[in-house]
Amino acid sequence: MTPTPNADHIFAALADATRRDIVLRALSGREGVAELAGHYPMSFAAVQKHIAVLERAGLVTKERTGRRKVVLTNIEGLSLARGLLDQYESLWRGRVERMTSLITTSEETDA
Amino acid sequence: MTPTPNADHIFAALADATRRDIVLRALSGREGVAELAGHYPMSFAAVQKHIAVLERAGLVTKERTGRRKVVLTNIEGLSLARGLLDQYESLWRGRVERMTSLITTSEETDA
DNA sequence: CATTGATACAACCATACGGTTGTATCAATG
DNA sequence: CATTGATACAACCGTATGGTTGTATCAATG
Repeated sequence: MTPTPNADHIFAALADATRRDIVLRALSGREGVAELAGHYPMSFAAVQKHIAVLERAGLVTKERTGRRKVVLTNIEGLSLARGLLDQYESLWRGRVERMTSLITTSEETDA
Repeated sequence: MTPTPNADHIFAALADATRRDIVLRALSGREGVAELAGHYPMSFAAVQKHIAVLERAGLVTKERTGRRKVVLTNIEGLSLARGLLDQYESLWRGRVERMTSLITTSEETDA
C-alpha cells in the first residue's frame, strides 16, 4: 500500500495537464496503459510514471483484464480534493461574516 | 502581471501544507509577511517564496499598509480550483449514466 | 515451453523546487 | 537625511520531478 494519499499527493497529482487528462480518460475505465500512452507525445514509460503518481494520490486504480491493465478513475479521490476546497471556502465565509460584524460594530478593534 | 494563473499553478500551489496554511491564515487579511513567517519553522525568505507561489497562482494578493504588506486570500482563485473539480465530477456522473444505459441495453457495443 | 503482447522497473539526465544566507530596496521616523 | 523596520531579491545547495532508453517480468497462445 502506498504511503496514504493525502492532500499533498492529491493536489500535486492534479498539478499536471497530462495527469488531469488521464483522470478524465480513465473515467470511462476502458483504456489500458498502452492505449492511454498513445494519446500523448511522450514515451510509454513517461505515461506509466504519470499513472503511478495518480495511483499514489488515490485518484486512479489499475485492474487486470487479461494481459492488459485497465486504468480507472477513483471518484472518491476527486471528492476528497473538492471537500478540502469546500472547507476553505466555508472558512472564508465564516471569516467574512465575523469581519463584517467587527467593522459594523467597532471599526478597528485589533489587538 | 504574472503569467496567467492556470490549473497547473493553482493545484501546484495547493500541494504544500505550509502554503495551504498560509491561505487559511490570509483569509483574515490581518497578517503581513513577517507575521506569517513567524508561524513556520523556516526562514523568512522561504515563507516569502511560498507566498510568491500563491501569488502566481492567484490564490493570494499583497496590499501595502504603511511599511508592511498584508497578505490576503483571493477567494476567486479557490473557487476556480473547486470549479475544475466540479467539472470532473459532473463528467464522471455523465459517463456513469452513459455506461449504465449501455450495459442495460447492449452489454458491450464498443467501437 | 518458446514467443509475443502489455506492463513494470532501473538507470540516467536536465531542470524545477524548497530550503538556506546574504544583500538591496523601500517606507516611516528622529 | 541617516536610521530602522519590513519586504524583496540573488546565489547557492540538495533533492524531487519529468522525461528518456533499456531490460525484466507476467500473462496469453501456437
